[in-house]
Amino acid sequence: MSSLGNVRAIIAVDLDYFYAQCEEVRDPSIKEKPVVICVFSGRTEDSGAVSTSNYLARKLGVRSGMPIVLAKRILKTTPGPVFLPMDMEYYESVSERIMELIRSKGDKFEQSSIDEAYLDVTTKDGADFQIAKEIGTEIKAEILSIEKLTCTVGVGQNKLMAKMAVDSKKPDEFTVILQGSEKAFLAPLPVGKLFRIGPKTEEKLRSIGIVTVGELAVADRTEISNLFGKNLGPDLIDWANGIDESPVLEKAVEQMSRIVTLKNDVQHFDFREALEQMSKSLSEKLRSSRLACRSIGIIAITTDLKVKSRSKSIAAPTQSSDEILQVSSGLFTSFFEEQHLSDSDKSKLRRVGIRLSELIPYAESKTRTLESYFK
DNA sequence: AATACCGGCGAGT
DNA sequence: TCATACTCGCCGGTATT
Repeated sequence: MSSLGNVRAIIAVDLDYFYAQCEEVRDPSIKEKPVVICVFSGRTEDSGAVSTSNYLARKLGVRSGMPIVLAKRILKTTPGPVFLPMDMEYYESVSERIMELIRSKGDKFEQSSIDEAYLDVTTKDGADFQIAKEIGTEIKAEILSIEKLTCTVGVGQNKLMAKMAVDSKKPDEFTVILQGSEKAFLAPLPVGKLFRIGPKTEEKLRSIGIVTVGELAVADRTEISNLFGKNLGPDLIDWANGIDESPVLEKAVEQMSRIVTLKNDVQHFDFREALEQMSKSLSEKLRSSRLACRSIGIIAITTDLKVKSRSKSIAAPTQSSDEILQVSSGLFTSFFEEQHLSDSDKSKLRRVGIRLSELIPYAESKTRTLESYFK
């Protein structure tokens, strides 16, 4: 064991504008045009949101989460914009192959999203960033030659720094943050650029006079803890100092959910068909992942886009679509009763969904009946 | 007093 | 006006033991 046994070399890989780039690979003729990947909600012709877009579209002002209608308005004057519906099955199949490729380059691997992964390439001799660079270069080259996709790679001494390296320069880039240069790299950044600090946290920090990561790094621990809690507070300060001990580790799936936008906002439970669909889909996903759930919940998004949820634990773990449907229907029924009781809460529901949690490995019985097979 | 459960919130892709 | 579909993680309140 090296005396620097706690020093690591971590690689982060981020596939560039992933869904849109997948579409460019499928149809290279769209490469020179703005490409916008859309989630059409089905309410009206173009209702829905932009999932992602290629860099040409971004340069013209298209952003993730933007209403499709707005993206169309922005691109109205530019020639040949391409609006495509999201095709998750296709992106997932591409992602699976690439993740296998990355996984094969090291023994500690963690996929953090459909298009991002970490690799711990620390050896018994310690954290050699030269080796990390070589492995990163190989990964970039192989993804390009095999899948025709570019990616951005970052190297750092922990996951946070590798991720910050990736985020510092995209697309098709390779950034290394050397050991010892973490604080200098982070300090001048606005706090909002630090991974896991979003608009709300940024605003809270600004309210106590903290604007840069460097200021957060030396902030008063007690004051930060009082504001963000005794766990999150210290974490924030650690992150601002480039400290992140979290291991590169494949995590078990903890939850799965389905959600849909309703054709019209509703005040009553009249979307049983949608629930049936989602129950079936979730049941299938449970079975294919050899999991069962011990908690079933509902998600309700109101007209004013507030998220509400209800959930309940069930006696025995289940994979049954019928049981998921029964429980979620029950939760929605009581949810509407609550809403109608609570005097003038006239809020309607815009989107509804089901969430399964407390997932546990579940070996499906081989002696199951023919009937249960189809549930 | 510790742990479990629940609902809200925040962040990210 | 125009606001997707997911996943993960933390927080505080309350119930349970």
